[in-house]
Amino acid sequence: MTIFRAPKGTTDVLPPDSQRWRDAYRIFDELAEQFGYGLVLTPMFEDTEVFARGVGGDTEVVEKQMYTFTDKGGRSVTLRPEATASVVRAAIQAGGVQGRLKASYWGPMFRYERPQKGRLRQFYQGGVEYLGSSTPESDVEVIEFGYRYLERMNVPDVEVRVNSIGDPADRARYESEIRAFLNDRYEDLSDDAKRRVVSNPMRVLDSKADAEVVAGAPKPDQFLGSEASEHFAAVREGLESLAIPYSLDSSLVRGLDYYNRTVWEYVPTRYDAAQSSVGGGGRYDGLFEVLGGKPTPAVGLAMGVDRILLASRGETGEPLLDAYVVLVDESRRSDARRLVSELRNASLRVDLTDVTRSVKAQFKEADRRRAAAVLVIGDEWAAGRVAAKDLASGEQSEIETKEIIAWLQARSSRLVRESSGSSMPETR
RNA sequence: GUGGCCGUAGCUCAGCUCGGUUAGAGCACCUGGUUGUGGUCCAGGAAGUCGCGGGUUCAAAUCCCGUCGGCCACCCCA
Repeated sequence: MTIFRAPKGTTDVLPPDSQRWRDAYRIFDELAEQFGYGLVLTPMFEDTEVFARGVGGDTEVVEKQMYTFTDKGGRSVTLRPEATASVVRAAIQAGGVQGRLKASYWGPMFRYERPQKGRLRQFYQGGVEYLGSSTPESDVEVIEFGYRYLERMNVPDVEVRVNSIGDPADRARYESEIRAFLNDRYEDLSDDAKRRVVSNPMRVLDSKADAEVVAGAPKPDQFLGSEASEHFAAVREGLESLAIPYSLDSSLVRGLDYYNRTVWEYVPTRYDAAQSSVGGGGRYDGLFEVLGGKPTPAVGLAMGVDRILLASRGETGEPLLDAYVVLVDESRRSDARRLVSELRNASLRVDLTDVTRSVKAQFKEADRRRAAAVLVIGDEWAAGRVAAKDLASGEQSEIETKEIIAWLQARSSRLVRESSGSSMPETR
């Protein structure tokens, strides 16, 4: 009997590793609420056209990375390679955006690629979309969101790279310039780049294979119209006022066709994988129309959870249980069971063994499960007491059963969560 | 789609070059080291179709061919 494996490019996450994923989601969700983003749920697959049109026909993603298949009704559907197109489709379906809609999402995305470090066929993104706003203020907020998330996720030395690729008219002027530039050096270009000279010349900028040729090429930020230019200046000013460090990267264009004006990426400089970007975003004022909606300005980002976890400092070693209950004598099992039930109902994380084991083995288990404390149910139970031991300090005392909850709460790391990274900028 | 490296216990790997007695180690796991106490230490134990298929040979984890899988890089992106 052969053992089944997770499909190529997918991976299982099991305890205790999965604890980091739980934390990653909790922190993301909490931050989204703090920033005022509501949750949006969309299908994990869509009509293929949603992505073909939404993401852009000449992108790598659409050309060869889509998980597309025909369902039993003969429809062509595609597992989502990213979520922005879905969120916009959903907003249009719901009647369009009145005023503002701030949405956040979290979940698996799918791209058919050769897997490597930080690149899987099923990977996870958490993202936010600020729909209905054209202000630089909204760009700044979304950029800040990603930056704060990485801070809270303990990803060290993050560089925020920003650029502006202008509005469609700016881009048209720019494209004719760079097309001419590339045509002059046509023979030096890679095959991919040659093809893009016609279809999407700006994308040649982020081709590593053509880096040398491209180094001297004109850059999109030299062609910004006055509106895009002012917008970009305001975005940069906003980042500075929030003390968010960033660098200008004039060859940053990003691989999805729907972007205009501001684009950015988060790159941890001490991360040792080829797939260096852990998140990115941009403004996409034209996307609603492409998908058949009313013109609606918007800006959003996506954070790559898998890569953030690779880049973040590992385990904190925090307790995973508030208490482990040790049962000295099987005869008191039903008492132990009731105690555990009561503690769990008080929102404490508590567990105990389901089989008869030595006290020593149970203590070992408590340690392995990273319990903060052990409660021993033995002879003292008859007198209404338990032995309570703090596993970190090794201190042990007998306490009254009615004091247990208060005793544990005083030690719970979870209930007293410290507010991380209070880097309030100076007020002027 | 292209290239490189690697598949031996649950995990990380040694052994393979110069084929030869019961295939090893560390970690993890289980049980003990007397009375109800972990994280350290000591002793013992359980655990492997040597990825799979074929070939060469008296004999293959070891040599040859094929195949499947994994990892990393290119490409691209989260």
